[in-house]
Amino acid sequence: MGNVLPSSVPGLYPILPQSYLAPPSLPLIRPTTTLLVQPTSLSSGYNFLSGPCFSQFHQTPCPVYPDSQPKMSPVRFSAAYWDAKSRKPCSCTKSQCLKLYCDCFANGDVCSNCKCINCYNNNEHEYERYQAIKICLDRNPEAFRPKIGSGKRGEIKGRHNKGCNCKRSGCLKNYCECYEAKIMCSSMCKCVSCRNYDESPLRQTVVSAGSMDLPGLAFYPTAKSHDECPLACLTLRVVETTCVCLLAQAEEAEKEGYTEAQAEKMILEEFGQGLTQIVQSIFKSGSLYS
DNA sequence: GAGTTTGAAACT
DNA sequence: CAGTTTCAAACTC
Repeated sequence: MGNVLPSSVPGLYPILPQSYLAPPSLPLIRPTTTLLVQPTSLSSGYNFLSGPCFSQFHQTPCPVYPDSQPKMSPVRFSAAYWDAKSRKPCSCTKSQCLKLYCDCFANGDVCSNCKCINCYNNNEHEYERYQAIKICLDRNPEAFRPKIGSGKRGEIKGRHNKGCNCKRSGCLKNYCECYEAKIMCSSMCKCVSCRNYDESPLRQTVVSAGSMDLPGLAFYPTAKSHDECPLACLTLRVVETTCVCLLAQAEEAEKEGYTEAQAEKMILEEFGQGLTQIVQSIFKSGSLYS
């Protein structure tokens, strides 16, 4: 039998949701680790919202990636983001790198080549590290999951799963986890004076200045890049992604046990929202009547 | 590089 | 669960 996570209850071992087996959130799993695995429960945050629930005005319900955008998917983007993060050396001094303040620990990595002081996040302090991991998981079972949705069940691709709480940065500095991940704030966020949304003039300035490159930014397309024909933005990719959103609504309706009529309503509302976004982008581009 | 600001995490 | 404190990263000078 391999390593088993420590438990405060004799004879019982911590059970991790299946999602912990998926990278990059691998704080615990070693090649010889034995785990009791339970299926991820539906209640653990299946957060596709129905159309009307997207209350924040700057929220666009589902990302659509026009063909002119970089091909990097939100999934790949998310992974790249966390990979990059995990490679960054930490500088912790007080946390022993055993709290989520430490990026290495939070990413499930042991520290290496870091500038930290009194570090316990290494193989020499395996027991302390396991204890710390257990404490974190007791407090929040999702603590080691990626913060940016990878599109797995319960997550929306390219969206911060918890949302940010920024108050002073306008969500346009790297203090903001959404901005740092190069995604827009969403209805999950509780930020104040947010400017990290699609139509924010300030954000567009920041983006065009090149201080924020693109991967996660592509939401519903602006037709400016398709001047020849206003409907040219209805690419296969746009259609496909819209279908994914509609399917998500159907799934949500099924999960909630809604009637067929209610499900139809949800799907139609979602479709209406998507259509509105597309039409708005065409009108905003001015290409329809110019 | 020191000091300040910021917001997430931890604590009460 | 809200308010406060701690912490480390981002930022400014």
